[in-house]
Amino acid sequence: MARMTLQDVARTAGVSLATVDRVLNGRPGVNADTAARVRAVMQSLNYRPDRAAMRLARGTGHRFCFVLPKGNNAFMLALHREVLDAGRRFAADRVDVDVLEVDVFDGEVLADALHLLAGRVDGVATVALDHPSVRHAIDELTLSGVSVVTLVSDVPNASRTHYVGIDNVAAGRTAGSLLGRFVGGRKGKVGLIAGSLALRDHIERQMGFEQVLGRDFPELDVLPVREGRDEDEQVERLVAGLLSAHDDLVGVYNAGAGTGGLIAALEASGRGGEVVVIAHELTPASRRHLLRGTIDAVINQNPGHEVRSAIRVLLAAREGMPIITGQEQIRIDVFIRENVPALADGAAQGG
Amino acid sequence: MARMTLQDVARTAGVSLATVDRVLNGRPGVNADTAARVRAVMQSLNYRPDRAAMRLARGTGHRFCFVLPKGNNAFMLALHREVLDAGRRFAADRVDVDVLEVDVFDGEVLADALHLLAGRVDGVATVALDHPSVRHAIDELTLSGVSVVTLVSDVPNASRTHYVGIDNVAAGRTAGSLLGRFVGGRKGKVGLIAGSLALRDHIERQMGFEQVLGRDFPELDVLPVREGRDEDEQVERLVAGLLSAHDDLVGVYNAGAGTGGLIAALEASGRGGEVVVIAHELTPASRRHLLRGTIDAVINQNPGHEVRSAIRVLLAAREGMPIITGQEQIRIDVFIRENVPALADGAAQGG
DNA sequence: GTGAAAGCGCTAACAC
DNA sequence: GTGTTAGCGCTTTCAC
Repeated sequence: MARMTLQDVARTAGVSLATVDRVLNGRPGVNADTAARVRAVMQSLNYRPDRAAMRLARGTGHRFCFVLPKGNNAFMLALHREVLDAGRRFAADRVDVDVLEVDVFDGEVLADALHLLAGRVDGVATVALDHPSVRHAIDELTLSGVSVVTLVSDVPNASRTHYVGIDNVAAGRTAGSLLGRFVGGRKGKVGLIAGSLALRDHIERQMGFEQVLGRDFPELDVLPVREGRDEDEQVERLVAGLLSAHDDLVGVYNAGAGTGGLIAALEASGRGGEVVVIAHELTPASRRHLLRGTIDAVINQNPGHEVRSAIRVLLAAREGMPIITGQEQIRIDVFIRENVPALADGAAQGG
Repeated sequence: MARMTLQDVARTAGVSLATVDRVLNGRPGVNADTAARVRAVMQSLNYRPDRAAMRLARGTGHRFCFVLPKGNNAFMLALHREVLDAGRRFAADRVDVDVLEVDVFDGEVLADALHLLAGRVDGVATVALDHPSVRHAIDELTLSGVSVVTLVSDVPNASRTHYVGIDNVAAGRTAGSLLGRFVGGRKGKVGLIAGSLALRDHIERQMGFEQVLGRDFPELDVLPVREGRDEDEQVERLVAGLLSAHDDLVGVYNAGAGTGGLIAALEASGRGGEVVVIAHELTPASRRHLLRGTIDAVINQNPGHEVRSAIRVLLAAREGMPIITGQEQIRIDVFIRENVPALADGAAQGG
């Protein structure tokens, strides 16, 4: 049983190749009866389109652009690396991938950057601030025919095709539950650090975290959230403050970046052993401290998976193909010392 | 800057298409100097092969076969479903995927099945027993030009192209560490159930588990491993036995399937609240009990990811392409109540 | 409404 | 050693 081609369908349906193609791609200009007949033949011959032939004939490539935050946050750098890497791989499939670095914390700047992309690319993946101008820019991009996906942090009311990232409320809840259980029944205070309360992701993590601690661990007292601005120095200062103000501090959850500062403050205080630490994102630093025992658990989202997923989703949108829901669902990874993945040998890490 | 084609390379190098093709694919019959010149031109023109054109011209499809265990183990059924689903998707890329169900616990039967596949398919992915006949069958398949990957459970000394699955020792260690921490300092006995000690995966999990408990949780006593044969009834009987023999049972780790039986025994005893339960694989049943609190954590490997990874690895082997190491690394998922993924709407789940 | 025909970028015979 | 050429299965003008 060889593969059926459009030729086979055309021949058995008694029409020309062009007609079958029109039917296949839902283009107008075909008599309803003819179309029905052709469809029937496709069914009975079990015809499956050949993607390689389709791409070759269409000849059209895709230009995608990733809009990422400027700065040297380890996770964002990893995302950037993954984009470059994925770009290299997808080149063989005629997709060109670019990166644009902007200050995503400034809604107007981000919105301007997005506007500029209209007409220059076919798809955009952006780590976006949930801000009126940004929402508007996304809607306009979509209207102008560009496919848009949000990455890592969502903009729920914008007309994006898809959100590629984890459920951050659930991530916060996961952190809360692990912290509560790891504290092991002791009573005391728990510190909560976010990067910035401008991006949705950190707010959502905070919500989830407080929700679980309030519900399941009444013996723990969550201190008011502090903004660490994703910077080591700032986080270090905050944690040092918490440690000196509360000698019953039994846990700290860093919902943002800057975990290096958290560790530094803890080590300086000599109280590392008694404080349970939950952080986000597997970076060289967090990995090291996880193995060493300074960090108890890392909640992670896989940057490689996110980038490839964004590209696949954009491609599917462009080629009118369905996506594999399961494959595009980004999981909330929980890493403890025992299951940290081995360092991948190249730049790429994750699945 | 438009895409460069082989034509462009040929023209600027002053040779014919065929010569450039020979260089590109490392085929013999080209003067070393000519080859060098062609390669230089490719570089300078930044030539990137077009995969669609290549596939179309080669015209050759791929036939892959998944050899899976017979039976109604929920995880294996999920794997099976994922293979069918992936087969549907990959059809557009000219790959045909079949499933062969055999009794993998019988080395001779499995070896015979593998032998039969020689010449009939281009690639095989198998959940394999580590047994001399199986090892030999894999080696022969490889010699006959079939690409082979092991799936879920490895056969380390066979000439397989790749192992697609998790590090089971690490999975066992992860289970041990979580169980130990969740028990929260109480003293007592811990039950350990494996499915069968014939497949490597369960033995490896046992090793990892015992290693961590022995090292990090000396207050816990691991009882001798029992074989639950991956069946609910058998596991239920074993756990009921453990419960009645040890009233200081504080935890149970089921390294195999049959978790339904574990739960049943626990519920019948009325001691569910005091026993920490760690199980493997996210199934409808384990998911339900995780949410309900009967199971404390599930260690999971993503069947959808494993199947797609196996196909990608086999495809890469056939087409002489490199694989993305990070993407093909199967992670050890840790799921607690707070981060269980939402049920995917189709058959497919996982990324 | 429908069909004929010229490619898309590469591969593989076969000829020189 | 190297070049010519006829496709692979589809899309897309353009003609009828």
